[in-house]
Amino acid sequence: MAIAAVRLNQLIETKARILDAARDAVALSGWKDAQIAARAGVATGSVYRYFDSKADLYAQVLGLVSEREVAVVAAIAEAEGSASQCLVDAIYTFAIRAMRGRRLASALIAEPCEPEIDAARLKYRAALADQIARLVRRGIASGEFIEIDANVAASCVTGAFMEALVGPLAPEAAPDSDAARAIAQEIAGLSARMLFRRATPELKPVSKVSP
Amino acid sequence: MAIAAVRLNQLIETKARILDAARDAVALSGWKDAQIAARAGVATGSVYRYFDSKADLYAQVLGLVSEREVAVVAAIAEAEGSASQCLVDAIYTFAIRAMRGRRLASALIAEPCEPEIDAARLKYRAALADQIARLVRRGIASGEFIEIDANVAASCVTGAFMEALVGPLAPEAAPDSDAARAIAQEIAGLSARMLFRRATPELKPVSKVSP
Amino acid sequence: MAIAAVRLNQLIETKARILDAARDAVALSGWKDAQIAARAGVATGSVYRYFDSKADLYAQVLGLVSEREVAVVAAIAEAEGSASQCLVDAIYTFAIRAMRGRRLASALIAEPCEPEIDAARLKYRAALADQIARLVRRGIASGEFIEIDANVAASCVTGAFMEALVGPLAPEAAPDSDAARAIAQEIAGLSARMLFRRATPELKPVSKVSP
Amino acid sequence: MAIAAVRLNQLIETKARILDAARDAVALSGWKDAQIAARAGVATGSVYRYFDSKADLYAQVLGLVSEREVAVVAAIAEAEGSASQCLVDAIYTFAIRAMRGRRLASALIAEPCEPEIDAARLKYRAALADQIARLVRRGIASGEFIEIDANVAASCVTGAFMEALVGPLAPEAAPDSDAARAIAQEIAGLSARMLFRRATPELKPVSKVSP
DNA sequence: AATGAATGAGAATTCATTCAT
DNA sequence: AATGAATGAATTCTCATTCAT
Repeated sequence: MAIAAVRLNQLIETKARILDAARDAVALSGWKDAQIAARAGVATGSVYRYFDSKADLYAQVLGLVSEREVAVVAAIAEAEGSASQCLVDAIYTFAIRAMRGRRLASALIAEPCEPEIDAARLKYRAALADQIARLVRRGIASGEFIEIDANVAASCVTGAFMEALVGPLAPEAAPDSDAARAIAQEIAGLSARMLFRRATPELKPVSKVSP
Repeated sequence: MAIAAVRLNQLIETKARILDAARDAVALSGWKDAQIAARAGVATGSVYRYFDSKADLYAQVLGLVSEREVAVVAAIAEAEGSASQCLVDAIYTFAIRAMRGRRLASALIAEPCEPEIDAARLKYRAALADQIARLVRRGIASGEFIEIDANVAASCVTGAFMEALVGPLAPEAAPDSDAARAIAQEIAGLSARMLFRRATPELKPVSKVSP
Repeated sequence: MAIAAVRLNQLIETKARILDAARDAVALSGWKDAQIAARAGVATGSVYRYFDSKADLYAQVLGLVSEREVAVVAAIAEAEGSASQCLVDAIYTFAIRAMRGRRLASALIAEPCEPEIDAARLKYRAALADQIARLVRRGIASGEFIEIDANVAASCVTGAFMEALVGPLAPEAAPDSDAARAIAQEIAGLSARMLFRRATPELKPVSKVSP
Repeated sequence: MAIAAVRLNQLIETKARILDAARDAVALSGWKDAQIAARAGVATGSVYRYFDSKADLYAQVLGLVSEREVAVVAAIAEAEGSASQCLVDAIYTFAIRAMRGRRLASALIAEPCEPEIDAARLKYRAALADQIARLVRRGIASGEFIEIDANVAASCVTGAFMEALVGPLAPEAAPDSDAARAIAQEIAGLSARMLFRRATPELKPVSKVSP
């Protein structure tokens, strides 16, 4: 049993190492494959034991990373409190996290290439927008938000904070710095604002989910 | 002189044909080069007489196309009237135009690949955001908009309508159809809304610049 | 001793299983290795305990299968009766057997690839041809066959029926059907005929060896 | 025009060089690609200007070489004279030619690998057998040959001389030597013999087509 | 002895760029 | 200036073999 456990760990470790290396490579230079096997310290063939193709590997990287992001947003979106507050919290948290790995975030969000990766990305953005859309509906139901198509609204809100984060005008700020927090707060407040029914005193993020 | 002129025209024409072909190729399938020389009806080598590299060609394509879009937005942004109305008009017009060539718009806005192209795109988005930023400043000065960092605001607004246009949730609608106009209007209203100081009756686009 | 015997049996069994799996794989798709280890239900590494290389394994497969075929032909060739009759019987029996596993027969007879396999095949065909050659010599001695180089004759006879069996014009017929028997008979008659000294009434196969 | 002609020659020459190199490679070591580009003295990419894939190249090599062989056989098969004499002549000439390049002949005739090559080979053997089949029908009609299914007969005859030429017992003899001619004559006589209705004095090849 | 994960050389193919004509 | 054949580095993927457990 001990032996089996060791072996299993190796397996898991190799796959994890490849995934980690791929994620790092993407974080460094996007989807332009950068000798992932070498970076992971495994033979070229080993990649193909765990992944059908480069595209498959990348799609799994994207899926893995996005899953976490969506989960964090979902946790916040399902919290109690006003839809407005939840929306601000969700965007703020996403922004803080994204600013930690801009290149990765940008690859996840914007950079294309293989259709297979694109498909995975589509899912991710759709899942993210879906969380936002749920909040939008909640806010409309509670009378906090204007009456608007929830999907269009979710697209606009998602686009607003993503562009602000990875777009060409995205402000540079050291991750987890006060400056970064201030920017995230501003982005969150602004993005949410387009839905508010009435002029609202600026909301500060208050979520207790650790970003 | 006559002969020289003819030759010059030929030169210009060849370059223009390559640029046109490249633009069409991008509009069709993004930055994944699609036999531009063949499409332009010139020899592969001829491309390199006019452009240093594929990336250079693409960058020029991006510059050329963006120039037009920025000019259109600028014209509207400089029009008289309230900043709010101008903003709505500018976004609406941009949206209408973008919906005519989604693939091209998406390539211009989102798809990266070569860093050289990215640099050109950066300029474009910055120029676009700059037009928006000027409007934002005008609106802040006039008291129509909330006090906010103009660049962050511009990013958020730009991101909001771009994502709504080319993102995964972007609604499908035939270009220049009533449905397309309705969507563009909704997007414009929502995107602008995040800046309005007070609850504003929905603004309809009224610009006389033909989109 | 009991334990040792069990172990020995296991060894033998594992090797046999690999050989069987390899033969089946060859019968299915020729010498293009088709995951023999998996098919045999052993680990990839185990193959290399019993065989030096893939080529070695294949060579042994070829040897094993051929041995049987040669033995059958030899049994008939050594039977009593006229050389003519024995020749017809031998060819007929070989043809009937080959039609049961055309892919395997074709791989054994024709498909090469590795020189090591080729060497094994050479032996097989030589052994087969040798049986025929012995018959040829018998027929020459008895005055039934024309005077001819026995090796050339054997090659021609062997080639004639093999090509007719696995060549591009080889007729399709369900194994062990009447049609198959008719074809085998025609092939046997014709192939043998080239050696007969005088016009001979068509010989029917009469061997009692079960094909 | 002169320039165009030079260019055209180059084109033709490059393709021809690749085909030649491929044929030589096949003649040397069969269908196991052996750096054909290097052997032809062209860049790897150049091969793909003229051929869709390695398999395509090989198929064209096979087609090209076989075409000649079939044409030679066809020319003889259509000559005047008795079917028996024509058959002997055709086989003799084929044999003489094949003995000049055994490895190539063997690759053309027997070695498989890619299905695409196999398909081309099938055509070749079918075309060859077809020429023989026509002769067989002629001989049956004239009463020279026994009444037999022409396709089976053609298969047997073709197989007989091919096996004798490239099979494991194929006699070694220097191309174009007296020994080679003697063997070719023996093979031709024997192969044809299986069809002759009555004991026939041995036919010598007499065709005037230069082999 | 058995396992199967890991290895890595090698094969096929692509495509931006060069250069002789 | 134009041509397009030629280039060759780079990329993706395969598979026979090895080796630590």
